[in-house]
Amino acid sequence: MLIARSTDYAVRALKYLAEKREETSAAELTRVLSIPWPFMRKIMQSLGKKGLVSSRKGPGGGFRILKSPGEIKLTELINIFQGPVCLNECIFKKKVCPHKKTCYLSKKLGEIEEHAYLVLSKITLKEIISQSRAKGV
Amino acid sequence: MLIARSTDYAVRALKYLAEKREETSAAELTRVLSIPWPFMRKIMQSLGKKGLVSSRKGPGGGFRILKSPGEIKLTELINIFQGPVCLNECIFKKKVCPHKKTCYLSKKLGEIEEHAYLVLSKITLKEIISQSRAKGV
DNA sequence: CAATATGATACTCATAGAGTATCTTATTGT
DNA sequence: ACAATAAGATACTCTATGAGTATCATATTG
Repeated sequence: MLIARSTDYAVRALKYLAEKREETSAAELTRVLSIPWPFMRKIMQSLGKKGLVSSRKGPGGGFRILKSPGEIKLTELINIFQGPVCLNECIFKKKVCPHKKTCYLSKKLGEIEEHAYLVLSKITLKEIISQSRAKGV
Repeated sequence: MLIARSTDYAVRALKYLAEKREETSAAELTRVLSIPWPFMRKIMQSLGKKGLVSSRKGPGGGFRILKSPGEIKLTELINIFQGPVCLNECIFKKKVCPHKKTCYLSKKLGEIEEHAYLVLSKITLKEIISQSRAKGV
């Protein structure tokens, strides 16, 4: 799976934060985006740790986006929630195939992975927002 | 994961069968390729059901490849052992996202999937064999 | 100081990939 | 005929991971 649920939820949350531009609680995000509350909290905490959002405790507190949408690449979010984009290396995790370097299949999978990375890294939150506006979603 | 272990094992087994061109038992495949015996058997049975190999019971029996290596696409094997090549649709399996059709992300993931399929479907057992010969693997 | 909101952390639950076990059926050499 | 060999069929276990939950601690504010 290229995009996990957590990454997808993070995108939606950040999109909402970017459009609202006000401090927003996890509770509100949960309500608006129909994402389970404890899961949403977990995701927001991760985004906080990575410096994508600021957070403030207490009544009226919540999260605020820290980077401009154009700076937030999809691959950054994938890295946070899923680790490196990987369609290839994972197969024989610990004990990597000894022929890896010379293997034709591995080379081809590497090509696919590279292409995927290229496409994904060109996608920023900005694109996602403007495209969804254009479609009225 | 683009290529599962079972698919990978199937490739190795078919490669061996294609090069040997004689009836070969699962036991021999297991020995030569260092793949667990019951797992190898399961894989060979699947290949048999799909008509990629013939099988014969009894002493001296075993498997023989039925198609020419050039006819065996990697995507065919992926379909047998993993189902359709899919990097996109699986995310919200049952309850597919209602915006799927118009979603920008989904479109981009579709592009990546298409590219992956294109590359994988161009790879046949023939290529895998000749490339591995060239590298002396 | 009570209510609200996040921080940290540990937990459960479901699924799928990887691999195993076992019984049945067919073939063949002696 | 029959023991040995090899595949067919099928159901099972084991483990890791993604998805989601629960709970306690801590900070803020009216």
